[in-house]
This record gives sequence, C-alpha cells and structure tokens, in this order.
Amino acid sequence: MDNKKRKLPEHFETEVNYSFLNGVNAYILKTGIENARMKIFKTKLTKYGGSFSDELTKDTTHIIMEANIEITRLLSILHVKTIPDHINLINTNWLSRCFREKSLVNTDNFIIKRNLPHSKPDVQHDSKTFEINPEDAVCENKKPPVSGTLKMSPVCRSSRIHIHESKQRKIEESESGKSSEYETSDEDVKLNAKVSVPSTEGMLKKGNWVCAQSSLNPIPNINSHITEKLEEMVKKYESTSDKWRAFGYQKAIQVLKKHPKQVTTWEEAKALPAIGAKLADKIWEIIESGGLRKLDEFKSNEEIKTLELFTNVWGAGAVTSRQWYQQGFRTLEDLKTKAKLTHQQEVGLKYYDDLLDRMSREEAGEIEETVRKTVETIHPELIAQACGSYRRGKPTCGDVDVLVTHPDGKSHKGIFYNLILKLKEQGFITDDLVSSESDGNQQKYLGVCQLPGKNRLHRRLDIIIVPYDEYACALVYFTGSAHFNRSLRHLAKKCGMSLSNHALRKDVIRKGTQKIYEGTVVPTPTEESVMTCLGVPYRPPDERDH
DNA sequence: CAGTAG
DNA sequence: TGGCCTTACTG
DNA sequence: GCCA
Repeated sequence: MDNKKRKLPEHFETEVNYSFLNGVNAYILKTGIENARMKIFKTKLTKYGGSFSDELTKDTTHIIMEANIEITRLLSILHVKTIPDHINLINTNWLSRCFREKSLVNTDNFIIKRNLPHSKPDVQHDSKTFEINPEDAVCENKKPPVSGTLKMSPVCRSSRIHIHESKQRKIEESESGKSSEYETSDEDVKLNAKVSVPSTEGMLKKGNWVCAQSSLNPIPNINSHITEKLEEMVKKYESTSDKWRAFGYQKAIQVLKKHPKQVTTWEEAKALPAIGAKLADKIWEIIESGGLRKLDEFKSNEEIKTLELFTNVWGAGAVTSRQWYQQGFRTLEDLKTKAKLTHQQEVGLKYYDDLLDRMSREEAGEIEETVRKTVETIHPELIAQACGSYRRGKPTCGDVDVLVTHPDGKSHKGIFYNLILKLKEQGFITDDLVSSESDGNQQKYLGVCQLPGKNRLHRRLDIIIVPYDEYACALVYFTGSAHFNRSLRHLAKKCGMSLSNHALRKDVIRKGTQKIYEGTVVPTPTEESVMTCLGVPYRPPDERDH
C-alpha cells in the first residue's frame, strides 16, 4: 500500500491501450451479483485484456466475489475444501476500481481473508457440516442479503419516503378475484406455506430468520439456472426485432422467478402460466443438459452479437442496428467514423461504457441530492424525489429519475428551463438526450450528468416536473418497476379504467383495442389511493420489483 | 409516421 | 387470429 | 413466445 498510484505512463494517456488486465484469469462468483452487473464485469474484463472462466481451473489467478459472501459458501459452490494460496481472493470492488482507473489496481485493500469455517455462519447453528450440498449452490445464486429490505444502511438521509413501512398488510385480498396473471396477491400465502413446512434443508430451518427476510424477499431464485439462460434469450430476441417473442420469454421468466419450487419436469413447466409447449421444451433442455443449443447458436452468430452491441447504444434499437449491420458496420469504431448518427446516438456512443454500467445507490443518492439542492435554489418548497430502482431500494441503479413537484400546485411551472440551465452551469449535466418544453405542464428531460471529482462516470439522468395533483400517479409510474406498472395498468383496463403517468381514470370506453372515451379522472392524492382504487393492497416501493 | 424510450 | 401498457419525444 |  505504498503510493497507490502506480505509474504506468504509457497506459495512462491513451484511450486505446487497454490491456492492463493482461494475465488476469478470473473466476467470478456470481452469488450476490446481479446478472447485468456480472455481464459488465465479464465484458470489461475481456476488453481490458483479462479473461475469465466459469469454473476454477489451474490457470485461475483471481477469485472475485462479493465481500459479504461467506467463504464457506464459495467453497461449497466450487466443491473444494480450500483455495490454493497462489490464487488472489479479492472482492468485486477491486474490479470496479480497475475499470474506473483504467489500470491494474493494487489488490492489497481488497483481499478477502480466507478464514475457514469457525467464523460462525450466523444462520444456523444446528445445521451440521459444511459439506458440499449442490442444492445450496443452486439456490444461493444472487439476491444479495441486502436486496430489498433493511438496507436502510447508514445513509438514510433526506426523503426516503416509505422504505420501511411495516408489512402488516396481509393476505386477505387473495379471494377478491382480481388477481390476474400479473398480480401476486397470493404470493405471501405460498410463502408462508413454504416457510412453515419443516424444511428438508437445514438452510430454511430457523423460522425467524427466514421469516424476517421472506415477507419481502420470498424469491430464493431457485430456478435461476433456467431463468439466466432465458434472460440471455430475451436479449437476443430484443436485438433482432423479435420483440413479442422476447416479451413472451420475459413473462415466463417472471413466473419462474416467483415459483417457489424448483422445476424439474416438462409437465411441471408446462403447467405454469405463460409457459407453453415451446418454452417447456427449452426449459426441459436446460434441466437435462444444463445448456440451450439455440442460445449457443445465437452466441456464436456474428450478426446477432453485433446487433446486441449496437442496440446497447442509447437511441439505437433493433431496426437501426440492423440497418447499420447491413451497411457493413461491425464495431463501435465503424459507427463513430462511418455511420450517420442522430444526436442521441452520438451521445450514446460517446458514453457507451459508462451508460452500460450501473452505479451504487450511494452515487444515485448523490445525484438526487445535487438536483434537489439546485431545485431548492429556485424555490425552497419544491420537492425533488429520486424514483426508479433507487426508490425501490436496489443496491445498484442504471440511471436516476428525479421527480419534481410543488405542493401549491402551480409553482412547478416555468422552472424547467431554469433548472436545466443551472445544472449545466455547474457542469453537472453534460449532454441532452430528450428535452421537452412543449406543453407547459408535465415536462420531461432526459440527459447525461457527471458528479464532480476524479474517476466519475457519466450517468443517465431523467428529470420530470409534474403538477401536484398528478404527483401520486407520476410517483407510481416512475418508481416502476416496468412490469409492476404493466400489471397495474392491465388491472385498470379490466376494471374499465386506465392508468397513466398523469392520472387514474374511470368509465373509460374502449372499442376493441381502441379508446373511444377517455373517461374521467379519479382523484388520487397518494400512491396508496391509486392502488386502493384498483383494488390491490398497497405495496411500498421496495416490493414492486416484479 | 416509425423508432426509441420510460 | 391478433393482442400482449401507455405516453411522449425525435427526425 | 403465450393466451383468449
């Protein structure tokens, strides 16, 4: 830990010479790491000269894992007794740091102690042995202990509205008959049933521990080996303009994720909603072989890989990507030099890596705070609240959506231009993507920002300014998740209502798929009132991940 | 309008 | 066979 | 892709 800044003169200046991870052959333990994040790790690792494998090999130089994962879990997943001394055992922050600094950071500060057992596995004392239990390995994947619940963490400053709403809301709703395929009101029932059953594994034995976490995080992700493959398929189909097929896969994934049992047969899969014969075939193949030929086929397909590369440019979708491909472009460099780009795509390309990265929720909080401070210089009573995954309590965020309103119902007007200007003057907002100023009421800004200081990445920032009487619906809408929203709107439709980011309406008349009469607005002062009007129990933000 | 995004 | 959420901006 |  001498001077942290190791001098790598040549590597430092240039934007091109990225091979600082040469010689790093990593095994990354995916437990506790979200899929998207995992993907970025692998992509960047490769891009910067390193390599990885999905198992421990004799060439492995680094094992990289979340710091809060028990070492015993690592051992059991790897089916080994110890980790060889020559392998660096380090936490994921090291990797992030390397990416950020574009250099091979010293590992000293990131080493994970290889204490063996005796460090009390705090969960179950009764459970014997740390013997390798394949079941564990499977059902432990992802869902960090910190996921939804009590990560109020040290930083709970400012206005986190209802993160810890007690969850006394019960299950009575289930028989109201309104649960659609989207709705999940019976979820808790299944959960409770599951918990009370004396579990076969020592794992779930101790009631209180499981219960404490379960009401919020009941999805031990027991079918992750299947959903991970299917999620990759979704990406492929989205890149290929096959959006409805992707949609179908996505619905199936949702169902699998909340299914409390491991799916082991074709019939079992087929019996689930949103899973038909074709998907059951795929699932069966994964169960049997661990792989999916169709996916492997896609992965080795140059065209599909390129399309995925291109659709990750902000502002470019499946159609544009295909056009670029047909024009002969194959790399991001091709796009920069030869393609005709919209302004949005230029920006998207400029920050390609940054925008694909996810930030910690701490950083998202800083961004929220920056916007709030500036908003308050315009009018101290203005409310600024970050929504999106931040408000849902996720450990990482892809972007920040800040919702701005004013309780007096009128002072939100006309501040839009001023706000954006002030944020630009302080060098915070660096680029515009979408900037609407049309209607004078609801307004939306999408852009790119960067916090001050060294090694800051550019981040996507959305600012939405709404009149106070639309605040609740806007909150619901911008807090998401996307799937949660769909379920609500689906429900609204079935009740002859409609839900948008502006308002909840009743007496809507539709003719087939078309809306004939827009209906009348139902006053919804709070988020709770929105859900109550739709006949569903209130769910605090961190329970809207479905 | 199609494409893209939230 | 056709819907699968809804609204808004860009070019 | 699934479903009515």
